[in-house]
Amino acid sequence: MNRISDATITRLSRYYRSLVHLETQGQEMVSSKELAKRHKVTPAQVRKDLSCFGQFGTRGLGYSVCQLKETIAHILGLHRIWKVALVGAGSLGSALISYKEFKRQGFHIVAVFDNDPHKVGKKRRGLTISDITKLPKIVKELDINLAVVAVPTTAAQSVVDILVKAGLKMILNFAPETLKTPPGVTIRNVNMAIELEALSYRLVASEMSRLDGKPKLSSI
Amino acid sequence: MNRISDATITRLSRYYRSLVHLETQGQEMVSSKELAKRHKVTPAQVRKDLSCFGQFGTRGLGYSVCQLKETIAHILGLHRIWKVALVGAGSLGSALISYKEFKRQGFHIVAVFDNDPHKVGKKRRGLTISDITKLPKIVKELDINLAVVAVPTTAAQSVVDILVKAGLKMILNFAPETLKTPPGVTIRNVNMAIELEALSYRLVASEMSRLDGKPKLSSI
DNA sequence: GTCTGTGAAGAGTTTCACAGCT
DNA sequence: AGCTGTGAAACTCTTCACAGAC
Repeated sequence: MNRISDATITRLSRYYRSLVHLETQGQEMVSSKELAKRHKVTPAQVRKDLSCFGQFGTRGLGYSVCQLKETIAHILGLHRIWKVALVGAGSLGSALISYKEFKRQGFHIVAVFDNDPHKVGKKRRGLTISDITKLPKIVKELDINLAVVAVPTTAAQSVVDILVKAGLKMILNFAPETLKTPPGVTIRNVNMAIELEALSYRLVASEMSRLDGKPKLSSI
Repeated sequence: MNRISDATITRLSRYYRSLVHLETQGQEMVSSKELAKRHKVTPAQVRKDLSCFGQFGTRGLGYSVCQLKETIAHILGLHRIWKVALVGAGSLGSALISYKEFKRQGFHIVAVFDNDPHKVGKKRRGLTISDITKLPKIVKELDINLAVVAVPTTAAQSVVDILVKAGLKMILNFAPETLKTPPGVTIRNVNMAIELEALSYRLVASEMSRLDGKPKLSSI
């Protein structure tokens, strides 16, 4: 088995959402063509993605919506409950606690940390905010699997160091910074500012090409 | 000029942050090697990324921190003020309003929309929430450049349709769904649930390989 | 010696195209 | 006929390696 690419995993997550939707619509079979259309990819891409994990379809008919949904859920570990530690109880952190999609997919925030003495001890949606120094102990006690970092950029690296020391291997980072992690620790970044900057670049590029046929290098 | 890849643009955003940091540290020159190390890429990658836009370095010396920072800001359109419409005044939307990184990079949220009559008319950080039906008018009046969609999945497609009709060409979507847009409209997705699912997959995979040397296909 | 800029090679990902099953 | 599964081809992105500048 080759290593599966991140792109494939991301697409599986997306297919999964379509399958859930199709199942509620009562549709029993779905073709790679139909799934592809919903996700702006080619039918061959859908089939390749799935073929990384086995053969789930029936030639001439397509895939069983229900079976494929369950299979993907299994692959992605969505049947399991993952315990999540949230670090940072600011406005973003608080929003994440209320984000229902997390719980729906089996990601349960079971502990919240901050280093602000004004916040420690307060509650957010039934969870008491703990001091960040208590993190290693609580991670062990509650058997936490992954961490979400929602702190200001300046604090992000030191938080990640604490998480790594506490033995966590999977981190979702919301700070717009590339963070250092030792091998064996996987970090994924959600980066709102960087996404906006990509849009900004396209806006500038589209304005330039509107102004004068060819984009001008010299004008940069 | 070839089309620049999204990956390159994303890395430029990251380099930019490092350059800002280095400038505050008083560092005058930086090599591709040093930038690369900070971002877990190869020095060749850094040089290739920059060479898409011109020649900014000095052989033997590296790049001027200040100049390169300004150049990237220019490429990404960060010198400009972009006017942003936010749709969805729930907990995520409210968090985005307070997210300082946006404003720092020149993305100013100038209007907030929702369809909930309980929210319309209320204020969030000095901005009055408008009814979504007023969006086309306000987008014209304020000359808004891009939109951020922070509404529940079920509402996302209809919101995007409204935005497209109002003439917006650039959309940042937080709903975990692939949305349909006509050609000429660029949509980027920030997808927290999907990122967590990628981590979940790696967790499952790492557990499996720990249990029994080779990953077993049949166990899926 | 140090470091950039870049063509060429290499690696990885996507698409094509068709055999094979229903 | 319709659709999957997959090797091969095409394409894209990354790394190598070295000429050329300081």
